[in-house]
Amino acid sequence: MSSSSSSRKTSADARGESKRRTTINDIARLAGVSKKTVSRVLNNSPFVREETRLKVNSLMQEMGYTPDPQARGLAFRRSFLIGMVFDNPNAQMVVTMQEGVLDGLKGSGFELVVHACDRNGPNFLPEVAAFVERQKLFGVIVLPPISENNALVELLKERGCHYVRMASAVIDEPGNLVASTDSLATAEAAKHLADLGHTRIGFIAGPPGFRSREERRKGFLEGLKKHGIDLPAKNMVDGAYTYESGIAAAEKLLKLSPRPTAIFASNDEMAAGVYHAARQLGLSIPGDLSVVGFDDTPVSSRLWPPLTTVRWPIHDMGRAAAQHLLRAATDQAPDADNAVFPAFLVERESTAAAPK
Amino acid sequence: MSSSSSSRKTSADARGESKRRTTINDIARLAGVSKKTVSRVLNNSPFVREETRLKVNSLMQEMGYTPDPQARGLAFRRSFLIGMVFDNPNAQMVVTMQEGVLDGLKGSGFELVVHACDRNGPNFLPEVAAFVERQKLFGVIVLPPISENNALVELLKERGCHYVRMASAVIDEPGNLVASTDSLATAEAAKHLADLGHTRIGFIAGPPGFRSREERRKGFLEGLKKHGIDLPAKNMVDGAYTYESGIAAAEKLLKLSPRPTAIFASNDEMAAGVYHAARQLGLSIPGDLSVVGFDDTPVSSRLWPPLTTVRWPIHDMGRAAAQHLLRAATDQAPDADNAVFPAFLVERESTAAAPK
DNA sequence: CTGAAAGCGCTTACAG
DNA sequence: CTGAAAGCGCTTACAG
Repeated sequence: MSSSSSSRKTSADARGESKRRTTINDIARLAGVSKKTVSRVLNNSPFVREETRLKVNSLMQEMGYTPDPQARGLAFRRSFLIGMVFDNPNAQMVVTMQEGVLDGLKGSGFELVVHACDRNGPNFLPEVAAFVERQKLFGVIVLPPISENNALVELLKERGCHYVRMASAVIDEPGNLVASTDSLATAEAAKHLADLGHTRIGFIAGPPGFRSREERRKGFLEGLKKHGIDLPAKNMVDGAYTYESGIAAAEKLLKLSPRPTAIFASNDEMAAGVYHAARQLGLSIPGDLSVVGFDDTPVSSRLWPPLTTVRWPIHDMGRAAAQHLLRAATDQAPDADNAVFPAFLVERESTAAAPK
Repeated sequence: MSSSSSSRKTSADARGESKRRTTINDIARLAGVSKKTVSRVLNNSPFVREETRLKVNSLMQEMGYTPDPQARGLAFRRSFLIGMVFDNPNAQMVVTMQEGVLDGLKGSGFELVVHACDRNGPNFLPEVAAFVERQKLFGVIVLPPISENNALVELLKERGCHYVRMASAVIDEPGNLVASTDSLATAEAAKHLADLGHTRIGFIAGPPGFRSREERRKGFLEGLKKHGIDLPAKNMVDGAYTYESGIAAAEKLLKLSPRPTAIFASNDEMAAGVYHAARQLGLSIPGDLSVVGFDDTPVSSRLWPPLTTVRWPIHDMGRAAAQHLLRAATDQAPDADNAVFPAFLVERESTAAAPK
C-alpha cells in the first residue's frame, strides 16, 4: 500500500477516490527537484532559477497542491491562524468587524479564530496568553475596549505575536492600529445641535474603561465649547453602552429642570433607551427632544423617527486590520494610509430646532 | 545550546525567560518513561498503569504542559479546529450563535474558525470543501440556510468531517442536528391572533431556499386552520428576511381591501419593516394593526410598542452544537436529548384585539 | 502495560 | 542556484 512514493497516480487516484492529498514530495518528484526547492518556491525565495520556479509553480497548479498549514506551522514554529480577541457589549459591531476581517483575509491562506474573553475575569491576561501560545498565532486583532489594555499588548509583543488594535483614537503606531476619529465626529454632532439652537443638552457617556467614552465625550464637550456652550456636571451621566442603561440615564436627564432639549447618547443602543424614556414621558422626538446616537447600527434606522447618529466604517476597518497583518506576513512596511478612518455625522430625523 | 534533552532547566528557563515550550519529550524524560507512554496518557489510553498515569499527569500539570495542537494534528491527520460555516442575513443571530458555540467549546482545546461564504457563488461547494480539507477540520457547525444543503452535508461526510446542522426542523439525526421547533411556535402565534379575534391576517414569508420559510409558514397556516381561518393567496407575500423587504411586503398587504388587521412577519427585521410601513400610513400598532415577528432579537424590544415575537434559544443551541462535536471527539454516543429546542411565543405589546 | 522506530508534511541549518 | 540531513512535536504500526 505504500506505493505513494513510486508511481504518479495511485490506483485510488485513478479511481477518482484520491484518498491522499498531494504533498510537497509529490511535487518535488514530478518536477525532478528536491523538496527544499519546492519549499523555496512556496516561500518566494529569490534563489530559484526562473525556469525551475515556473515548472514547480505550474505543477502545483496542475495538481491542485496547497501546502498543509499544520505541517508548515510546525516547522515554522507558528501557525497560519489569526485571532480575533474581544469582549464587547455591541454584538452588531462585533459581527460587522468580523465580516470585514474575513473579507480582508480571503484567499490569504490565513484563517480567523475567534476568541471571546472576560476582561474582568481573574485570568483574563493569562488566558489570552495561553491562547496565543498554544495556537502559535501569527497575529491577533484586538477589539475595544481590551485593545486599550497596554498589558495585553505587551504580552503579545513578548510572544512575537503581531497585532492590530481597533480603537477610537490613535493609540499605537500605524501597522498596529486601526482607528476611527471619534472625537472629531462628536464635535461635529455638538456643532449640529448648537446650530439647531440647543443649549440645554444632556450627555450620556460610555462606561469607564472604554477609551471611546473619553474620546466621544472630549470631542462633544470641545465642540460645544466652540459654540459657547458649557455642560453643567448634572447634565452628564454615565451609561454602559446598553439599552437598559440608556433608559436609566435618560430618565435622570429628563428629570432635570429645566429639561434638556437634546440628548447625545454615546452609542445607538443607549439612544434607543432615550427613545423609550422619552415615550414614557410623552415627549415627542424631535419636537420636544432631539436625540443623537453613535455607531449607525441597524437599530438606528429601525427606530422612529430614524436616528441621527455617527457612522464609522466598521467593515472597512476590519478589512484594514486584516491587511495590516497580511503585510506583516509578507514583510512589507506598515501602511500608514490605512490606519485612520474618519467617523462622521449622519443626519436623520431625530434632531430638529430647539423648542422655544 | 542543545542542552534541551540533558538538563531539567535550561539556563533560559532558570532566568525565567523560558523561550522553549515544554514538550512531550520533557515530560517523558522527567517521568522516566517513553514519550509514547506520555502520549497514551494524553489520549486516555486504558493501557497505562495507574501509577504511571498519575506520575505523568502530575508532571504535566506541574510543568504547565499542553500538547501542541499543530503537532498532534499533523500526526492525527486532522486538526483541533471546528469551523462555523454561514451565509445568513441575520447578523444578530450569527453572533449569538457564535457566542453559544464558544461557550460550549471553552476549555475543550478546540478552537472555532469562522468561515463566511456565498451560497449563490459559483464555487460555493468547492470552496467549503477546500476549507475543510486544507484545515483538516475536526468538525463543522453549519448555520441555516446552508445547513439545509444536502450536497454540502454529503461533501462533509465524504471527508470524514463531523458536522452539526442548525435548523428549524428535524432534518437529520440527533448528534448531527440542533433544531428549533419553528412550526409549533408559529402555530402558537396563529392561535394568539385568532384568539384576539383577527380573521383578516397578512403573512410575510421568508425567502425561498430557507427551510425556516416553509416551517414558519406551515405552522402558521395550520394554526389558523384549526381556528377555521383560511388565508387567501393575496394575503401572503414573500420577504427576504430584511428590513427593507419587510417594508415592501407590508406596503402590499396594507393596500389590500379589506385591510388585514394583523400581520405575521417571519422574522423581526421584517416586522420592523411592518412598523415602518404602518407608520407611513398613519396606522397605529396595535390599535389598527397587530404585528408578530420571529427571533426575539434585540430590535424587538427597541421597537415601539415592543414586539410580540417568537423566541428560540439561539445561544443554547450554539452551545449544544459544540457539545455534540465534543461528544464525537471523545467517542461518546450522540445526545438525542440535546438536539431539539422549543421555540415559543413571547407576548408583548404589538398585538391586541382585532378592531371592530 | 511499555517502548523503539518510522512517519505526518513541512522548514532550518548547513554544505556545495 | 540546489540538495541531503535533521528536526518541529506529536502519533501510528509494530513488537514485546
